[in-house]
Amino acid sequence: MPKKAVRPGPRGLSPEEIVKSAVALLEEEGEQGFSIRKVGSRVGCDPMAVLYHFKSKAGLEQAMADALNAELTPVDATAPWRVRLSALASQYRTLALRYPRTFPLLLRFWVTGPADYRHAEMIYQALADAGFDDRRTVDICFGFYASILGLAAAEVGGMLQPASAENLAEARSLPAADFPMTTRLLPAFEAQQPAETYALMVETVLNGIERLLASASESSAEG
Amino acid sequence: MPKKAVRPGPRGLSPEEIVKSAVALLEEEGEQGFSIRKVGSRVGCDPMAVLYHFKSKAGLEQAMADALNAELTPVDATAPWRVRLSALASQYRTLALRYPRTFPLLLRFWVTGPADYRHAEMIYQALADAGFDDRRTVDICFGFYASILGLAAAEVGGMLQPASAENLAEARSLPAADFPMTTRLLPAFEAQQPAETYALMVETVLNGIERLLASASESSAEG
DNA sequence: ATATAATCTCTACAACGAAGAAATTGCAAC
DNA sequence: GTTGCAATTTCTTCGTTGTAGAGATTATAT
Repeated sequence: MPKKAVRPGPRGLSPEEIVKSAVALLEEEGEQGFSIRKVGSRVGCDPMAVLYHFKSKAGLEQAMADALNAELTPVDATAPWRVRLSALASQYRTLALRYPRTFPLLLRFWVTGPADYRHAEMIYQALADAGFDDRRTVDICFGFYASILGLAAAEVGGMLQPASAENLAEARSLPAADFPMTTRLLPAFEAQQPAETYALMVETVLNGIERLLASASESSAEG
Repeated sequence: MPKKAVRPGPRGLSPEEIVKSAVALLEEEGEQGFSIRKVGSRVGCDPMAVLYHFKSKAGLEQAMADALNAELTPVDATAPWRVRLSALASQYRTLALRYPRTFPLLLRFWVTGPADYRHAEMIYQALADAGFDDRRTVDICFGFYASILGLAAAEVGGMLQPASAENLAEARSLPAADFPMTTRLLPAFEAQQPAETYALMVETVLNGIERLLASASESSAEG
C-alpha cells in the first residue's frame, strides 16, 4: 500500500520484505506473540514505518494473506478440469501445512487480493470447460473455494489430526449410552490420516460437481 | 470454567449470562470493539470477574463458540441420512446469519466443546446409517463438517454475497485479456443469490458422498 | 459463630495500535 | 549545485488492552 511509490525510500525498506518478516514472526510466535512492534524490531525499523506501508495491523495481515496466495503456482491449463481443480486443492493444503499459523488469515479476508484473481480465473475456466453455464460457474467456484479453504484450515486448526490424548480422554469420558457412535469410533479417531481424509473429501466434492454437471446436461440438451 | 462451582456467588453472576452479553457485544461492536473490559461494564461487574470465570480472553471466546453451537436443535433421527445432514447444514447457515461476527469463532476452535459432541454423534449416526464403515464415517464426518462451516463462514465473511460495488469496480479494472472469464462473469457476480449458492453446494457435497457410497458398495458386497 | 473456599473487586503493569509532528532522504527543475 | 517537493522513516505521546496478584466479600458447612 505505498502511496504511489516506486521510490526506494531513505532506508530502502520494501513492503515485500516487511511482509516476509511478518509471516515468519507469526509462524514462530503464533497469534499471541504477533505485534506491529515486534515486526518492526525484526525488520530493524521503527514500528511506525510498518504502519506507514500498510495503514493498519489489518492492512498488514491482508498483505500477508495475499503473499501466501502468491506462492501458489498456476496449474496446467490443458489438463482436464478435474485434474486442475484437484491440483489446486492440493496446493492449498501444502500451503496450509507450510504456514499453519498464517493460513487462517485467508479465511478472515475471503474475497480480496490481486493474487486471488488469478486462481479464481483458473477455477472459472476449469468449470466453463467442464460445461457449466455462467451462473453455475460462479456458484460452484465460490462453493468449491470455500470448501477447500475450510478443509485446509480445519486440518491445520487441529481437526483432521489423529485425535490428541486429551481429546480422546474427553471423548472417553462421555456417557456411552448417550454417545454410542462416538464411543464406537474411538479407534478410528486414533487411526485417522489427515492427508487421506483431505484427499478423499476433495474427490468427494469433485464427484458432486461432476454429478451436478450430468444432471444439468440431462435437462438441457448438452453432451 | 468455574472452579467447581454450583455456588451462586456473592454477586450472583452466572457464566451463561456473561457469555450472552459477550456475544451481544461482539455482534454490535465487531471484533474491533470487543474487549474484556467492555464485557464487564455491560454485565455490570468488574472486568476481572469475567476473567475469573473464563481464565482468559480466549477461554471466553471458546465459551462463546460453544454457546452458538448449543443453539442448534437436534434433527429428526428417523429421517433419511441425506435429509439429516442437509438439515444440519442449513442450521449452520442460519446460525451464521444470526451471529455473523461471532460465527467465525467456530473456525478458530474447531474441535472443542461439549455441545459439539451432540452434533458429531448425529453426523456419525447418519453416515453409519447410510452404510459407511467406521473409518470412512470419521473421514467424511470431519470433511463434511469442515466444508459446511467453511461455506457458512465464507458467506458471512462476504464471499457469497452479490459482489459489492467496490469489488465490481476492482474486477472491472482488471485487464480483460488476462482475465477473460472474470470479465465475462461480471453480470453473474451481480446476480448471485447466497442462499441458492449455499444450498447448491450442500447438495453437491451430499451428492459426492452418495456417489462415494455407491463406489464403496461396488467393491465390497453391500446393498 | 467461626472456618473455609468460592466469588468478586482493586490496583498495577507491561504491551499494544495508532495519531500527529518532526526529521530524513531521493528526485526533478532550475 | 542549489532549492523545493513529496515520499519515507522516526519520535513522542495517548488511550486501551489483557492479566497477574493481593485483598475484600459472601455463602455454606460445621
